[in-house]
Amino acid sequence: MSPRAGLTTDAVVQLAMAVVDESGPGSLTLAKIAERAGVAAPSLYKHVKNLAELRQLIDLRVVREMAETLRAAATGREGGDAVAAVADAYRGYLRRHPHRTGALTAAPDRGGAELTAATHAVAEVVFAVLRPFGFDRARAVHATRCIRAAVHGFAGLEASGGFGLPEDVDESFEVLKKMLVQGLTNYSEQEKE
Amino acid sequence: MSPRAGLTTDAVVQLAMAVVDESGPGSLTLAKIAERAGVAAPSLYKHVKNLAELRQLIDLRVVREMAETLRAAATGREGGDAVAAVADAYRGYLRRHPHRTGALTAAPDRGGAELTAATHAVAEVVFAVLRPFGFDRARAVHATRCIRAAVHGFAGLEASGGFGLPEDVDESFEVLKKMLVQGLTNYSEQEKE
DNA sequence: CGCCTCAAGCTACGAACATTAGCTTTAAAG
DNA sequence: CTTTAAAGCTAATGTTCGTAGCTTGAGGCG
Repeated sequence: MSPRAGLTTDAVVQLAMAVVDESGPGSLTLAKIAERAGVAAPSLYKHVKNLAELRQLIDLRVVREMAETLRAAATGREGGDAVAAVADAYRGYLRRHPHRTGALTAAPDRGGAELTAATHAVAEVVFAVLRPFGFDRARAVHATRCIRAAVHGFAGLEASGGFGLPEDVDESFEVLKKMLVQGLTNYSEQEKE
Repeated sequence: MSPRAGLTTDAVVQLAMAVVDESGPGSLTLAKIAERAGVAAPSLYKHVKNLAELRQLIDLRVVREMAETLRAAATGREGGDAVAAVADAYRGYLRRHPHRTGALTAAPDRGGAELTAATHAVAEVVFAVLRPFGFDRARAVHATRCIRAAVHGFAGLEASGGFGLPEDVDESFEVLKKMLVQGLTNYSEQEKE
């Protein structure tokens, strides 16, 4: 099926993600990937258009993985419980892969329809989790944005070492989750007015 | 005082920030700065140790500016009002300078004592704003983290074009602020238990 | 007024990287 | 066994960071 080393686009992306995980997206270089793949640098262009596209492929993969992770965390739970579980899953993913934070803020429009779809899939999970709260569409959108902002913000700051003080970060996150759940409950009660 | 063109470290940083603001931190290049300064690229090394240091100087400046912005927004307000004003100021700054988001997640330890101090100054503002809530130290830290996470997360996602749907982003932010203020109030009431 | 010093700037150079062009090989299809 | 297209290679170009060492001009001092 393929001559010689049997490299594929997927394999290249996988190697690239390993590099990112080890030393950050700024250190991603085709030369490094080529070395790991046991191949000369220009050969990579047979599997990837250029470095920019490779970055997009990484972003896509990360967003997809995140959607799957969140979906798994949400299934079988409802309401505040589900919100907390999704929040924990989001933070957990970024704790396991701190250097992937940037991939999750990739503009959904740039990066092709697939990235848009994957981003949508993430939002879908949150939307579904929010159903028991009974929001109308507009409110569901606002609520989703708040959840995403708070959780992504927290996980991102944690991932980049932004929390310098010695106080327990887990507890901070517990506080955040409680605020969120309570805020959502409250927001859903205002709905009827 | 100085021969020829009279470049200074400050001027270099200023030019660099203009480049970042125009086309993002990824496109920052010493060559581009040199061109704007009307100088050959190597000359920049007389004012800046290297590109990495220049990036740190940019980060430092951004964090300092943010601290000042927040301080200005907070003065003369108290409680929930002050929290909302600080949140608006934070978001406003990042709306005016979308490409500076990354500078605000710079790890406070890397980047020297000055960055640490500047980061501290930002936290100080939030701390001060939180005083009327009457938190003990640990709770104040947790609350500060929550505010920062939520507001920074929201502003960062907005800056990177992360909110695709057509619903009004301003209204989403209003919701977030309300959740935050209410959550803080609630958190301060739990204090006595 | 003329000279000295030194920091600001310059040219030349080397290393790392992205990317293109064009050749070679090998695995699979017939 | 032959063909063929994809996978890989070498060579080469352009960009950029960074270093080394030279040149010059502005301000201080005799």
